[in-house]
Amino acid sequence: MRYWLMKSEPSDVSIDDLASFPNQTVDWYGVRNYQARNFMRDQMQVGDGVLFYHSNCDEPGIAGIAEVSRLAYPDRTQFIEGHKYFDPKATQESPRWFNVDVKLVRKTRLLSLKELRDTPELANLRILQKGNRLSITPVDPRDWEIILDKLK
DNA sequence: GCCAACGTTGGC
DNA sequence: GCCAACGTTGGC
Repeated sequence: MRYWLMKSEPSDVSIDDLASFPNQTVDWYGVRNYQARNFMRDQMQVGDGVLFYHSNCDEPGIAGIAEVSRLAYPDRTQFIEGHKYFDPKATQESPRWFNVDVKLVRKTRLLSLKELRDTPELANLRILQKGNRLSITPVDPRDWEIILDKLK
């Protein structure tokens, strides 16, 4: 059982979008970074905890809690010609990109990036490190507890 | 294998 | 829209 922080642009998929989807579940398509892919493909297990983070928006921050609900499988968008996430080097026999499914546990208040930065105990959180751009990062169990406590 | 050029991320 | 801090690409 691990914990993760996963960034989503709310203009693409917001926490409210997730809540409205069938089974309140989304396939985490579109990751095109190898480190982030490897986290999904090699490490994520069903039941892992996910902090659903809104990025690249007016109010960046954690918007809800979710969980991994399906092990990694090939990202469907890599095969769709003309799609934003089409990858000509990917084939059905040898897919390059993978995604898990993520299911909503509950929407929370917005725990803003500012508030995260203002919490000294969370100083090691990957997302707060300078230059961090990874869209999927592991979260230390202690940090997970601190954050969930703030979201009670 | 090096590394310059280029593209992307994402807070501000 | 800016731009720092990356990651990727491709010529050599």
